[in-house]
Amino acid sequence: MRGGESKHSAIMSDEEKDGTGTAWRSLGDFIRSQRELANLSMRQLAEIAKISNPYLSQVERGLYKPSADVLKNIANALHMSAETMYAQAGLLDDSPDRDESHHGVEHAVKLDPQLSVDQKETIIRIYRSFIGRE
Amino acid sequence: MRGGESKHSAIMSDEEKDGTGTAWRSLGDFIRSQRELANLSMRQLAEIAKISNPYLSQVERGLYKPSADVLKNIANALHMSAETMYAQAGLLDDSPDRDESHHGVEHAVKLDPQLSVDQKETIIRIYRSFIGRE
DNA sequence: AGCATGTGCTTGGTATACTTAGCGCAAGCA
DNA sequence: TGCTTGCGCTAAGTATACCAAGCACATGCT
Repeated sequence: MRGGESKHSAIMSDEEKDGTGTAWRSLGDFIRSQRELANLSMRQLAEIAKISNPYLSQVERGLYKPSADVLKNIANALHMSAETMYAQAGLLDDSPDRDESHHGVEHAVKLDPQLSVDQKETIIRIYRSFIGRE
Repeated sequence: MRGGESKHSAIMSDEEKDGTGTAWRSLGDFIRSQRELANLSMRQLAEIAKISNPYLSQVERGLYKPSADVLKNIANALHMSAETMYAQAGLLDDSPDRDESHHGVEHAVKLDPQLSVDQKETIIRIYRSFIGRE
């Protein structure tokens, strides 16, 4: 890990460029955060996902909406299920009986056997502060 | 229902044209069968799925591999879940990594629409530090 | 200083997803 | 016998997903 972020390069005229749509931007952010969480550089992830690094750059910045199999490859490279990816891309929630979209973070936390009670409370407290429901 | 199939038009040089790949052909067949099962003409389905009828034609014949949201729209129009569609397209079955812990808290956090990306990152980081996995 | 390597990003091109117009045929009605 | 309507498909164009080359900066080594 030598190089850095430089300076976001060029003009920061993004912000609300919209480009192709709105939901795709958040997908890009999601991918980027997951990539950084996994300590991968763009080129590394791009290589694993079998796409070019410039393209990954554009995707993360929300300029393009990747096709399904690219999405699948990225999801794979990040060790997550393709479904999670599609869900984030807003590609899954639809008309059919898709009721249980609300697993809920709190519920999942409470059920996790790896967490102590105190840890659960901590996480839930942070979670609530984030979503404003204090 | 007035018109018919005519004569498959032109030359029947298809069979194994391959075009864009092999798995996509079966997807096309699948869509066509479902469409006929629902007694819909191409134009009808195309209208509902918000795509053009010639394009639907190409897709059913396996000439093109439709993008994810087109797939979603078609699935919708045929009253089936998008997942079923993706599965048929071979877009779902890859390596779910079989890591049980992903289905719990992290999964729920990732899917929560009320959280910003940074917030998700924060929570997941805390979560991981709690359970000792990196 | 100067080179080597690593970072994210821009530029310009190619491939392919997707659309608007239009063809040839089959069935129903005058 | 035409004319109309609906069918699937072809042909030609536009939009966009995607790639190969390369830039500007940053770090580390000598």
